[in-house]
Amino acid sequence: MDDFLSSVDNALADLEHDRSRLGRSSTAERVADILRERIIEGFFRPGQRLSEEAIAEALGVSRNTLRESFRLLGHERLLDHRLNRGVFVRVLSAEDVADLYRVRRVLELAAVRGRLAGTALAVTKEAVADAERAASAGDWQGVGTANIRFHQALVGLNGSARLDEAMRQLLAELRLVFHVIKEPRVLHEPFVARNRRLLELMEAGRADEAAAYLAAYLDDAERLLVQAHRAG
Amino acid sequence: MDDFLSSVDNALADLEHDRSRLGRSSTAERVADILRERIIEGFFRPGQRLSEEAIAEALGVSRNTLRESFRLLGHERLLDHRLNRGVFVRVLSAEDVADLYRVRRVLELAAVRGRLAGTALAVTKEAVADAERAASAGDWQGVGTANIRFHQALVGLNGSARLDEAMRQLLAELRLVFHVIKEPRVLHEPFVARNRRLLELMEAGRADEAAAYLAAYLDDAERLLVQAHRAG
DNA sequence: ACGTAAGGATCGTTGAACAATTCGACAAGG
DNA sequence: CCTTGTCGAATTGTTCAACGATCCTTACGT
Repeated sequence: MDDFLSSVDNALADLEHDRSRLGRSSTAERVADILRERIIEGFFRPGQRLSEEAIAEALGVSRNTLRESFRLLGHERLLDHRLNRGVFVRVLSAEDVADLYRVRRVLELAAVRGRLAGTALAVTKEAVADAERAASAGDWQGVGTANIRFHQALVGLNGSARLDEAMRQLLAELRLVFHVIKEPRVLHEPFVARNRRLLELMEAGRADEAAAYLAAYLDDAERLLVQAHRAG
Repeated sequence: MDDFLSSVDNALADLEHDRSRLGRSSTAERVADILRERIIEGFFRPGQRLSEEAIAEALGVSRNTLRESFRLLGHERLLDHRLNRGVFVRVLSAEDVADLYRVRRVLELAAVRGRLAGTALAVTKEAVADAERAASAGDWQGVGTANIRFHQALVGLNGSARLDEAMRQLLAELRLVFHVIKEPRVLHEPFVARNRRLLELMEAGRADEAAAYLAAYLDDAERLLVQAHRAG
């Protein structure tokens, strides 16, 4: 009897994981999802103004609903809301890039330094493999995506939902800069091998070396990005 | 002539600093400010439902504008927006508290470990002094506020605007838990002396010791908070 | 105890309207 | 030619009223 009850309890506990999916989304949220995707895929260019009237009509929603979506994306720093002037796709300054990398250093180094459970690295490992696969196929867009997944997984090692969310937003912001740049290859290729090396250090439990390696990694990435940012 | 022109240029350059102040806030943002204040001061209790109609009328704004404000606060995790049910003041679970402390460990330890410029600790120092003053006056509410300022200043050492903002939000969330608790004294008093000690270690440049000390500090704080959270 | 039906309350979304603000154009003046 | 004042079109900010959709409660019947 107790066995039966506790197995029911376990099943119920499992169900709670799906609870997040249960809360369907409102129209405003769905619109925000669409716009977010368009922005990070580069369809809307940084600096571009998004007309309330035009987009509301194009998506078939009212201006009020669209404005709610704008607020959401504004809070994610993907849109810049200027009073009485409208919303613009965010344009990142060099200072923004520097700040984003300051955050990355804090979040990613903390993850690498933390105690690493054996299986926790699985997602990380997979992302590295994906990047290598895409690189040998010459799919630099795919390499970029895999690299992003790698760093997202890295932060995931901290085990914090809030840090995961913060990293997600941060990477979305960074893509804003990626799209300003012409050559995707120079931006992503050099880091495939370094991701692999970093992973190896972590798997070997050499946390301090991994941290130092990642720090240098991030310094280089920032430098490269700022440089390309100036040029673009 | 050149002198004159360049002095004009300098004056114009100075003006740009004030540009941030120029962007006044919209009604929705001002409403969000009011509600945020009410929430973190405990006027609205965790779990309480905020009626659109009632609040819109009370503040003299339309439901649409109020909804924009709700979206803002929802994104800050102060409000819980449930579809078709309305918005509720966020209720933090034990898991939420644990997650918040995971984030604190990452943000604050990174700050303590970082290279510390001499004058950077000024704000931190002041917050500790304020806490001590409030403590000897028996103003436990004031002690709590000063402690919060201390940790905000700590994260500020990272030099990142985004981390500052994240910490601001995090502390606002934490206040949600504080208000559930009856005894403010037991929550804040034990940490006044520890703040002082931590500050001394940092001033002495003993970064590693400071980090270890802060780690233990945060462990204790989390334990205390979770414990009080269960009781309350 | 359980499923269901009805009703009221509240939210979600729309469409229209008007005020407030911005921006570009263009004329007047030094 | 450059600066300044003014006007008007275009867009945003905000309100309002309305209606359908959804949830919660209550009551009812099996």
